[in-house]
Amino acid sequence: MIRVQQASNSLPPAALRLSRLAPLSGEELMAVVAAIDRSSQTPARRELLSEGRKIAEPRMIVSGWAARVRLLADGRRQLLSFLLPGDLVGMCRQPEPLAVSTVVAVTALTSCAAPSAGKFPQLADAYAISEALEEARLLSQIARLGRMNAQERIGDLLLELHERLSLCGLADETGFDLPLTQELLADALGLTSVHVNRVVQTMRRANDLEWRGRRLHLPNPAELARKIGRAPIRVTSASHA
Amino acid sequence: MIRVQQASNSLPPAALRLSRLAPLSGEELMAVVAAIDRSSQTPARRELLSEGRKIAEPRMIVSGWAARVRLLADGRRQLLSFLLPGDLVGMCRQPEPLAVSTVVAVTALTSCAAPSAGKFPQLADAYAISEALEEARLLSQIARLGRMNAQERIGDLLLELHERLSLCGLADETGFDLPLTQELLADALGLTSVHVNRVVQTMRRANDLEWRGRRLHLPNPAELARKIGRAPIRVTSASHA
DNA sequence: CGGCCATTTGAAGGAAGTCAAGCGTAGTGG
DNA sequence: CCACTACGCTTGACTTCCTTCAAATGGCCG
Repeated sequence: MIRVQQASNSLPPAALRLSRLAPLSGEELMAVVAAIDRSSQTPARRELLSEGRKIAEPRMIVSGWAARVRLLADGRRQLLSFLLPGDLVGMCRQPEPLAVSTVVAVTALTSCAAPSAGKFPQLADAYAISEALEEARLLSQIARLGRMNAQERIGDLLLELHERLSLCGLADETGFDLPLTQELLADALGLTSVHVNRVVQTMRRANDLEWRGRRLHLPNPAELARKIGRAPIRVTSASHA
Repeated sequence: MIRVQQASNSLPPAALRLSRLAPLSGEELMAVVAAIDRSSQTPARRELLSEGRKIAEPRMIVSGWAARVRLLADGRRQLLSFLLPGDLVGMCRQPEPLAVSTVVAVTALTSCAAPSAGKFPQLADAYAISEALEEARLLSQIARLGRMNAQERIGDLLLELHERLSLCGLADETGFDLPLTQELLADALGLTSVHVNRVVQTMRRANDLEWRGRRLHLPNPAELARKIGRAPIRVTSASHA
């Protein structure tokens, strides 16, 4: 047991996340780690996928943040979701798939070809669970934008990011590295950066969060979750997920 | 050619839609029609799926409208998407799947077990394309709620519904049967029914739409789409979709 | 030091929400 | 057949949340 945890802790975040979604065999884990070893780099702001264009190959985020984006005709921008280490980009089952959204690197990014799950049943499960989680997050995003006020939106999204980063070992109990500007956060939450700024300051004064530079500190995530009425996401009844 | 169209026109809407997503073989079409023949009824307002509970079996809407719903802790309600004839409910690939959202019947509903695509490659394609379209619509819904004003939201959603119903033969060039109250529309659009009412009236005065009882009439869908900057959704480069 | 970018602050305006009442219509039951 | 009810639509007055525009501040890096 102890040895397993030590092994887990030495895994790259993306592999750690997959193995937590579905327990991977040694062989599968090796395939994942091998894929990660053949990663490539993408500078910040570069597009990984372009809406309406063909998808070349499914990839996995290894490190850094990306975001799915929609642009309206007049330039308004909406971030649809954030993609974190272990998340998949461009996974589709239909023939000749077109990207349904642009994907851009938010930070400098490392990504790799998503290892094929053809011969790996547990990995296929992990992919399926990962996709179900992504869908659940899109639904949460809809409820967030449709029915929450600015303070709830900000708290809810930060808690979601905290949960997700915890799953790949990139967050501690009370905080994580948040490489976003207030403007990007506003574009994700359907707000203006000016209003995000004001509300964040209110939340700072209420001691709901500290956020200086790239470090976000949540003094009491459970209390914040209670305050804004957030429930975590589940997509399987299996205990490990 | 004429005979094919006649055959298409005699198909039930749900089967027509699937066959338009991917051209089904005669055998596949028969399996779909057979499944539709074993439909069951659900009264309006009844839940088909309950968030967080196990999914029994993937089903397909045969007739009537359903909606995916999220409820916030304090009773606020957000409709996530509408499910129309030919749409799938509870399609998942992971083991022990839990519903990520409640699904309720908006109208009295007919649904059937989704025919297994195991031996039917074209049907599997149709399912894959259907899921990709559903994801694309969720993304559109996010952009709608995040970055559009009330008038754009209403117009955009009505145009989406028009396109979708056209695909299963349930709309004509300039309108369709809209079995929603202004309150339901408001819950889908992140607005209040009072505000939906006011905006619908200004749109009526601008001759953007007529809506009396259950009949929605769009005098000029293309012009409305241009006015609000809407582009239709595509997920394959194949010409038939 | 200077330039750039993100954050912060202020003042004013507008889009949408809230509360409450009135209206129309379809269905129901005496 | 007509009151009675229920539900959805409509309207008005007022409030709130968020945006807009503009300018100032602060940190970081060349």
